[in-house]
Amino acid sequence: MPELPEVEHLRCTLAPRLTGRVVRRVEVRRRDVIRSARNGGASRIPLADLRRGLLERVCIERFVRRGKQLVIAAPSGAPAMIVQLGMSGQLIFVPRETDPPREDHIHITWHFDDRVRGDRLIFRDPRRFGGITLAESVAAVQSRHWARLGADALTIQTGDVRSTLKTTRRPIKAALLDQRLLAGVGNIYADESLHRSGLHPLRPGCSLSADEVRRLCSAIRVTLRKAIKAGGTTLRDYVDGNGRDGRNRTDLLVYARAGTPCKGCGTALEHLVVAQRTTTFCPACQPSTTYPHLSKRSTRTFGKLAEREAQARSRANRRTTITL
DNA sequence: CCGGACTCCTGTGCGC
DNA sequence: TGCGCACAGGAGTCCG
Repeated sequence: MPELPEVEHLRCTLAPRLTGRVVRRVEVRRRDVIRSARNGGASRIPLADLRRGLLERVCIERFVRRGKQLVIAAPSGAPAMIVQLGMSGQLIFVPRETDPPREDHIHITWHFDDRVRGDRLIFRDPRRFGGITLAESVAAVQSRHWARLGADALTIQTGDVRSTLKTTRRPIKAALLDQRLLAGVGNIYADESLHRSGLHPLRPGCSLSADEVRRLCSAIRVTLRKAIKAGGTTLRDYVDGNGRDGRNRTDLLVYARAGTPCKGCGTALEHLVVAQRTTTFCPACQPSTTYPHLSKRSTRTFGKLAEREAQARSRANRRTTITL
């Protein structure tokens, strides 16, 4: 599922191909994947505004990413569009005289030549959790749309995370998935980062020591950088701007590996359900019971943790039992 | 205010 | 072989 590394790699593969190119024509097959800041809905945007918002007759100049969101924009003052890939979204550059890898679920096509099979960019999204939001400018995106997003996870500093975690009792896994606290981490890299930092996913955010927050931040940055270097993680749908799969899947430490041995210690990986997300971790490398740094005041939190773990485990087991 | 639950959607893989 | 169902999850919304 596209998270920060996938979107960053997508940006890097699209920018050299599209920067400086003029969109000749936009073809919209499904209007409901387009959202507008002005009316929220978007199905009622006048067609002319829609085409303008999608950069028709405009030169593409900038690719800006924050968290999992990618902005494709014209020179300053002109429109900008925010692309969100959701679960299964793809942006693929299709060179002239070639066909897209698949023809189904293509919702929008940007044509860069007048000919039908010229250079083009397609937005494909079978599950339609993704979409495109129209904005007036990059400045408007940054001041309005991104105002509620947390710091970009690739460059987070310990201080950013410490201040946001300090006040929350939510499980650390749930907090990492909240884009208002930290932008860019999704289910895959949350699990990977927690394993890399040796933290149990159900630990309350406020129970982390300063040193643990430091470890977590470092783990997030390392995890994301390695994934970007590998071109992202492809589980099923993700492809980059050239239609290529990411190569990070074989490097995953825990995600989608429940029941198999931990690459660090050999213990069988376990799974829980946290914040409605399957969560895989190593019970040995990410212990839930030993918190030497905690004061007596925090022991109440421990009781809560044990209770939560029992609930999360029963939720996971229920899932398993049903499928068996 | 906070945190958890629910919702949208479709391809895949499983059991029967 | 085919039907039906559970499952995957980003992000907005709703509710206790």
